[in-house]
Amino acid sequence: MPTSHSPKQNHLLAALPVAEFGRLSPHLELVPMPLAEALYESGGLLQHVYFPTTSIVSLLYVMEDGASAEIAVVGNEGVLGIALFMGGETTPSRAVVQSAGYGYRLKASLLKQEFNRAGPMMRLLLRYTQALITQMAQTAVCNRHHSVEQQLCRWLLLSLDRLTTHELTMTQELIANMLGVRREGVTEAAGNLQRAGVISYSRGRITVLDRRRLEQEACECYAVVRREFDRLLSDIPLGDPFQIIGRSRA
Amino acid sequence: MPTSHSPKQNHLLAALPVAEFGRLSPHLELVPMPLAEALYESGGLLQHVYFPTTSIVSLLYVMEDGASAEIAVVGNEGVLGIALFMGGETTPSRAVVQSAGYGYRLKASLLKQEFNRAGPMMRLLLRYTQALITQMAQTAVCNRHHSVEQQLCRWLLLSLDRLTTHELTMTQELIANMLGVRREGVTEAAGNLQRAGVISYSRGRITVLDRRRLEQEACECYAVVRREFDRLLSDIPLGDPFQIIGRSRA
DNA sequence: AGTGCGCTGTGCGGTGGCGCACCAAAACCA
DNA sequence: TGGTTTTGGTGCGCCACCGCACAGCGCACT
Repeated sequence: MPTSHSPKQNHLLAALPVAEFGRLSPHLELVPMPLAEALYESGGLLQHVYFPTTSIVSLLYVMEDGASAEIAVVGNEGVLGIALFMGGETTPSRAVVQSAGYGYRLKASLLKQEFNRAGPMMRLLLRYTQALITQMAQTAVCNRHHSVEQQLCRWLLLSLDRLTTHELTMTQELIANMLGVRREGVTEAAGNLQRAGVISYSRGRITVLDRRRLEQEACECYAVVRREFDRLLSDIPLGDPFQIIGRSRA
Repeated sequence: MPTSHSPKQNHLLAALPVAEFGRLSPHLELVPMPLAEALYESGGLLQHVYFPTTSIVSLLYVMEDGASAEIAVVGNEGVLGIALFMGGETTPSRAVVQSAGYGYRLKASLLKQEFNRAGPMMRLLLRYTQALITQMAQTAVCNRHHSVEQQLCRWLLLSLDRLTTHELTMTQELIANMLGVRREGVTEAAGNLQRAGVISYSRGRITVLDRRRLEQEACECYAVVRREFDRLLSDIPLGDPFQIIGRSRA
């Protein structure tokens, strides 16, 4: 159990105005999210939404033949269960914990209730959803055009952004499953990065030594996603609906 | 100019209750959508939303080196410009007319106004957005795992679903750009399908002869997307917010 | 009728990633 | 301490797709 834990460690919850946060916080339940736990199954009904704090969760689609591919990744910047407020109740993808940690969960009915007030919470969730859409779109592009090594860099960076350390606990086998490539492909790519002094790893423990270089090695996809998350989710104007055109940007 | 034209040819507009449709219809402007026109540029501000009736539009991302990849396709089942109501105002992707036709457009401010009533229009748009998300996710999966021929089948089916004919006007070069593959790859895949009697084509004119077979040749991705669109957008309950759990499904 | 251009067919070498098989070493455990 | 499991490293043949080059062929236009 971590020494201190607060819902505010999740950026979405932290961005809520006091009124909204006050309404929700009594119902936020801290839950451990162990490695490989499936929060949602493909097509399953969503009972809760999850706001990760120290964990990272992958959305992935598993094909009929068992092969899989990651659609997007969600950490303390976001929330799992967007299908609830989008109105679909369920999605064809699974949600699997990729990096163990904690998160807060909220009953589906309470989230929908808050969403239906059509206030700051709704606007916040929709903005996050748009950022997630960008991530998915860029995943599609990256899958089409970029090498395993570039994709590995992108993936490491996305994970890194959602952690406080420069170290991630993650076997190459698992990474391969996420990227939807062979384990050997990851071994080779990771080997290159290690020889270049960008990362170092051993038995499921990867340390990023040179983030700068990692960003250089990655394809443009990471930057696009990162920029879009920053644009949409930093300095969020949650006041009057849609009074956001022409706001200054840092 | 087509003989008769009605906003109801767009499924979203057709699904609106009378009150909402009445409010919007005076402001719907019929516009031609010629081949290769860009409705939105990457990062550009969105002035209108577009409800295609007889046209098909591709969302695609163009990379720094000029290579491109289709993210999703939008026709008479949907709408272009979701970033407007999601709160982002813009997206990193372009929107390019892939099949010439018509559509209705609506000023951005009016759409946002209607969306902010948090009524049926909002719920409808959000459900559509979820369906679109599924399409993007499945595009990512398909790009990762499936052959050019399978992807071509998926792509033809998605286009076919958005047209009234069994014929599409589309060069192999253009298809290649959408799929993000070589033109020669499309030539070969299309040649196979033609020899098998599934399609026939000549100089930018493709006729689907055997839709059944086309579906068999396609990967599961098409079915997943199709099922999700049907589930989310047919028999849409637009009454009380979120009273949709447990509704009967055909 | 002729000509030019846009669309399609084809061949060829190169290569990145796949599937498989196997090994080495670290970690775990009794 | 010795055996088992987990993780990572490597080699090899294969194949889909790539990039390039060039050749037919039909359509439109003058």
